Amino acid sequence: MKLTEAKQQFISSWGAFGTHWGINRTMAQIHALLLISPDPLTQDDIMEELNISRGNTNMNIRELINWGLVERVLLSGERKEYFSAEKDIWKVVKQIVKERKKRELEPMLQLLDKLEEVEGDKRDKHVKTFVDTVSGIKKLGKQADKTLDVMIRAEETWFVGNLLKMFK
Amino acid sequence: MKLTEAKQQFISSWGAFGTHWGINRTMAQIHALLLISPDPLTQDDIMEELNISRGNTNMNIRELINWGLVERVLLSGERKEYFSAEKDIWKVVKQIVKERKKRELEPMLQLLDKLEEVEGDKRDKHVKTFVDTVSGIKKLGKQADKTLDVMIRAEETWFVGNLLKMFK
DNA sequence: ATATATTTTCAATAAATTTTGAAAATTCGG
DNA sequence: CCGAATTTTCAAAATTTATTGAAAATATAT
Repeated sequence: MKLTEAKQQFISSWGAFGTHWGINRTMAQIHALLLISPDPLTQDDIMEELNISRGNTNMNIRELINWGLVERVLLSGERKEYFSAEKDIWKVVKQIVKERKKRELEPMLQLLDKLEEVEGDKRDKHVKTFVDTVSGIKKLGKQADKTLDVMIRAEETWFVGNLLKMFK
Repeated sequence: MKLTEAKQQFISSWGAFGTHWGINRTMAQIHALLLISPDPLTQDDIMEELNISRGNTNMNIRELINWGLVERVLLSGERKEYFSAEKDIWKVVKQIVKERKKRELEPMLQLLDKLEEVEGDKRDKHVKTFVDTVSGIKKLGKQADKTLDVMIRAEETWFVGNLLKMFK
């Protein structure tokens, strides 16, 4: 397979992959493009490469910056802004985990804390099932939260080493 | 908080949560409703409770069955079909992980295998960056794949116990 | 300061996804 | 079998989400 074709396949499937994970196609494609670009790119480079409008490009680059996956690079003597993506995949994964934990898991756990304290007699099976379900989710969610905290702080080598030990 | 309100909040936020994970709102809401219902429900119960159409209800129940999260229950003497959700959250999580691994991670890893063998001189920085990126993702993906395999087979107590040990 | 390059915003539009509801198919008791 | 109850399908409509492109804002060189 030629590089051009391989690049296109990578970008397109990374985009499709993203949509399964709550990330929009374009954002994931821009990320993919930057991941495989040896040098930083400008907005115009990205627009041209992916055939998308200026506005769309701009909004999604900003979003990638918010997620901490892309950074602005200023090249001396150049007026335009350049963008590059973090290339260390382990760092990328940790960054995504960190953001999603903050945006999704933590608010969910807060809600579950409130819901667990529902009024009513636990001998009523409706109350009992509700409380049991909420508690069960909360328990696992809290454990996941702790686990992810450690993972976010971990080095890849340390992490993989431990997993191997754990699962041997 | 009263049970009725708590239920509604749970269903609605489970639905919102689902949309961040590539699951449609209604499917997640039906799942939530069944999770907190002590007894199996019929299609009509679900339609009424969530205010959704028959077609929508039917399609999403079927999808939940495909995911292995809900099962048909036949009550003797009853013509209607009843549905109930797996209540053990650890099993639910494992089932979701198993399905998503099969549907998303495995196809991605297969693609990466192909893309890694791109033609071209690795001294060309475009080729090098591409191959390095693909290899990096593949490496981490393979590790995740193995880890998830073990997790899917694991008991909750065993799993949590090991995590605690690992992160102490 | 002015002109020009560049980035950002956002209302309008397009595309994708979800939902509806009525018709068709299926199931099952009598 | 027949007929009523129930489930399934799917084209059309509604809704949600993503994209465009031109105008406004901002930044920078001279």
